[in-house]
Amino acid sequence: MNKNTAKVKDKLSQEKRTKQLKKGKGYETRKKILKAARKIFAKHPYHVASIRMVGKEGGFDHPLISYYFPSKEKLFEAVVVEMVEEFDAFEKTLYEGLDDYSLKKGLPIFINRIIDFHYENPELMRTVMQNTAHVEKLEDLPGFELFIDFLIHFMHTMQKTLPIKFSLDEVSRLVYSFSALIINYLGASSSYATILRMEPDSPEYRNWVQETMVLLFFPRLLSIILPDHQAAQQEP
Amino acid sequence: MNKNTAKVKDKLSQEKRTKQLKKGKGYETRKKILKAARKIFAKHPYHVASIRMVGKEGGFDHPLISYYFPSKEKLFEAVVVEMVEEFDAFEKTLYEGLDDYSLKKGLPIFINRIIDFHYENPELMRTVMQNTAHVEKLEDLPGFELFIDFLIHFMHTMQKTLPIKFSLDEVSRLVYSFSALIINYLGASSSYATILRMEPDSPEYRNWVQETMVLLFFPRLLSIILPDHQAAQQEP
DNA sequence: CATTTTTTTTCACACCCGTTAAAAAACAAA
DNA sequence: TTTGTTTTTTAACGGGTGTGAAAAAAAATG
Repeated sequence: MNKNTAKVKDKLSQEKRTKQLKKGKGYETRKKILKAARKIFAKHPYHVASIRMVGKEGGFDHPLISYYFPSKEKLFEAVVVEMVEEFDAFEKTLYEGLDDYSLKKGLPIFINRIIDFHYENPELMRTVMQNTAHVEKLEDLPGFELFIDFLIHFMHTMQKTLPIKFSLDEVSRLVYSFSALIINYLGASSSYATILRMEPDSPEYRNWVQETMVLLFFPRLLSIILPDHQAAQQEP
Repeated sequence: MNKNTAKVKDKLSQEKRTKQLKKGKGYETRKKILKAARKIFAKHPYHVASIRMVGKEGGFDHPLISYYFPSKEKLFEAVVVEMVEEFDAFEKTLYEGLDDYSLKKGLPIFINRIIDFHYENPELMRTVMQNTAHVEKLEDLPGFELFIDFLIHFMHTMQKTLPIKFSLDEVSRLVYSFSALIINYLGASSSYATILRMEPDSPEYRNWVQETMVLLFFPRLLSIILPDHQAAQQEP
């Protein structure tokens, strides 16, 4: 009975620790844990990443995590939520001023903004890539719906913002493939760059990604935005 | 001394077991192990897949694996080698008769052959996708060079076979992106199909992949194969 | 300063991992 | 059938996993 009440009290205070932010020291170490966790989850698939790795990465003992997060699952979800929120903030500036440019000039700028974001916040796309290959039992990856929501939101915004005239079906295919490809090239850069014999963080590889995305998507976007056969000659 | 000789003798006979095929019963169970292992490695990243899972999948006790494969690492490599060999065999028929078609007709056929192969042998691309997100320490994934070799070989053959007139740099970017995208759509179909609200194995999704790949790569390939601005009007 | 509360560490638990050795079973040869 | 060999199972090892309880340390409150 006594123990039971204590447990309930503990759970409540942990919930407060999780949600009621900025409460002196506890808030700081919560941030510290999240910082270490996001590095680990970006480097390993969910079931490979471990609580102990996170502790080692952040320089604290691993049971400390239990004091702030009730489970590995909840920690992962908190990390993903944080990363997606950062992306959402970035997304508000992603399309700024693009209307002033032609597609030929605007598309490279658009792509470069995404690349820049990634190299400042590499963990989101890496974590997505670490966990995109699940077969059967999708539910056994804790934050999976969060990833799905992120991707759907990203693609939907892109689709909405493109100055499309018609043919909605083609647009969704393009947006979908655009998203998939750039998340691959950025989030799994170490694999893709290896094949190209480049360094994943080199300007050379960044440039390769940018030019390749433009090469691939420019003509199709053009043909969708502009009516029919004018496509080839337009947009100086 | 006695023990030592026995050990050496054992190692030798295991090597024979591994290489000298078709020796009655042993050969059959080796196949049985590989069959179970490829299912497991297609479903989980290397460090999540376990020897015990393989045993459970195949209906035998897990130490039996040690009798045929000296380590998890070697088992994985054997699985990958087997899968790549199957693909190489398929690749010999992949380009057959494509010369007779225009790009507009040939490209969909080409893509469909790859899709058909995947749904008959789903493990290769799934296993690739399970392990493409490594950050740092690429060497800690046992068969990584095998994957790289597979991809380089696949892309190189494609590039060699395309009737390209000029602009080699653009071709390599296209081939590279083509490979990356189709391996993603097929090897991680459960994730991608989920976003599209389709079933990964449905004809609907297969069709979506085929049409999307054509939509994306047809115009660019056309503009590369044919000189310049004729592209838009050509190929009836 | 003394006491209480919050935060962190130490310890322990039950479970899964890859691998090895020994026992058991299945099979082959005599 | 008895012997010898190959194949499979059982048992055990050292180590890693997430999580919970208890002990210790640090901070806050009186």
